[in-house]
Amino acid sequence: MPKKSELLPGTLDMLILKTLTRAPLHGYGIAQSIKRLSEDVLTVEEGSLYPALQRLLLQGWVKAEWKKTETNRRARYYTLTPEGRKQLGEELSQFEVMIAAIGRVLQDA
Amino acid sequence: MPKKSELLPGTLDMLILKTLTRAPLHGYGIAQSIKRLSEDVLTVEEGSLYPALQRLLLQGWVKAEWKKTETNRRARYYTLTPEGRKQLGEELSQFEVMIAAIGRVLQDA
DNA sequence: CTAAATATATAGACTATCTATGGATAGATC
DNA sequence: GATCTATCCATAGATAGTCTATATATTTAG
Repeated sequence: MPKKSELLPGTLDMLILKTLTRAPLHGYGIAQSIKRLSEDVLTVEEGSLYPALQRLLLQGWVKAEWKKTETNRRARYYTLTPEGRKQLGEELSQFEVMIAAIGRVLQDA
Repeated sequence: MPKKSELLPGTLDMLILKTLTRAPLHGYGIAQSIKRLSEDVLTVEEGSLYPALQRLLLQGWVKAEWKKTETNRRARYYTLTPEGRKQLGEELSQFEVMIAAIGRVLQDA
């Protein structure tokens, strides 16, 4: 049985941005948070996570700064920018529209 | 403003298989059906549709035969196989699990 | 006669995911 | 002191699934 993707493609940026509305967080913590909240259904692989964070940085939707974690480790903390918050809003509403549309196609009647 | 995808990536096969549970249909008709049922939200481009149908054929989830349409045009009609029906069931439940998981991450609380 | 709609298909670009790899440090255990 | 596990970052390369663009052909409408 071929292993399917751990994510629904196209939703990762939205999930990351949403996670950062709660508090600034480092990459590893973002991945953990998504995994935990999704009850282990969504797993963000490192090879997806870090490129995604680079994309978000490049587009100005998040900013980053190096800090120490509570456990005294160096980590790069990401913060949502106002543009990122706006982008999140658009992605959320677009996502809802899509899901509703898919729902209509999947209905039996 | 960069144009977003007309589909939620990863859902096309499921949408096609679902469409074929209603009746055998040709490619063009499948695309039309998805567009209509989704109320114009989901648009299946030709460059996505035909490769997808090739994939489904290759995996034995659909079979195809050339026929005439009602309007006397040649078209390739696709029919869902038993394996395709099974596959659809798996994709549907997997999709629901994913959507529920995303919903949990997107919740505010 | 021409344009739009119906119908199939491929090539090539692009994007986002994955696997695999590499590195580094902290804390716990042996 | 060694080693293991968890924490943390990041990139390269493979793969997959979209998209745009193109090609072909027929039917219907204006």
